[in-house]
Amino acid sequence: MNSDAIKRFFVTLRDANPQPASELEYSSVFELLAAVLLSAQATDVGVNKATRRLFPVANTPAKIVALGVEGVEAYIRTIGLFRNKAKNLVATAQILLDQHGGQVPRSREALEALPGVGRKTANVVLNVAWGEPTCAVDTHIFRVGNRTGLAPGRTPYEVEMKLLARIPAEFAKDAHHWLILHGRYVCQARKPRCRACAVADCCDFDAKTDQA
DNA sequence: ATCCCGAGGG
DNA sequence: CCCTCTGGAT
Repeated sequence: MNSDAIKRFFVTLRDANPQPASELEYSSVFELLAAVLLSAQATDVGVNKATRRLFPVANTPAKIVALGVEGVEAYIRTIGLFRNKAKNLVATAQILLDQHGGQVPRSREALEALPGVGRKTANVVLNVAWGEPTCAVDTHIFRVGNRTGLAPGRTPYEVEMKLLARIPAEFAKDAHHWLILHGRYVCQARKPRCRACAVADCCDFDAKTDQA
């Protein structure tokens, strides 16, 4: 994809997604961190179901620690990887209390030091909570970056570096959400809906398998 | 490279 | 049945 196509790609995605936002439900930075931690290899719909049960009972580090691993598991059992996630969420909450005054830290280093929080989760918190121009490469963005030719790479980190270099500066804060929504609803993994795609004209993918 | 791991869709 | 879902730790 050349630079003209890249520009057109993002302008079109912007127009198609006037209200870019996460579809995870949260009402505080800690809830955001918890929801993103729970979202690994799980759908937003599934995570929201679990957090609607969990957050009314425990939505602060102190309450999560008090609930304990077994207690948290009881609320999130319907999500994949629930044992690891319950253990990580409780351990993360304990570290917030012990080392960060019960607050969610703002640096990448401190975020990635939390159990269950890697580069992708840290990027989401940095972007959504504090408006930093990060690009969290999840399964959707990895696929869209490669399939379209916008940011091909073997690893999420490679895709992220290319995106940071190619996303026009004025779109840096919102591009992450546009790409997620595009991947979720249009550039789908199994059956990409190329016929309904607004950016098909500047995409490298050969739409032989489109069945939309 | 492998494990974790349930719900939903095709 | 199979694949996919806002990954991270070992």
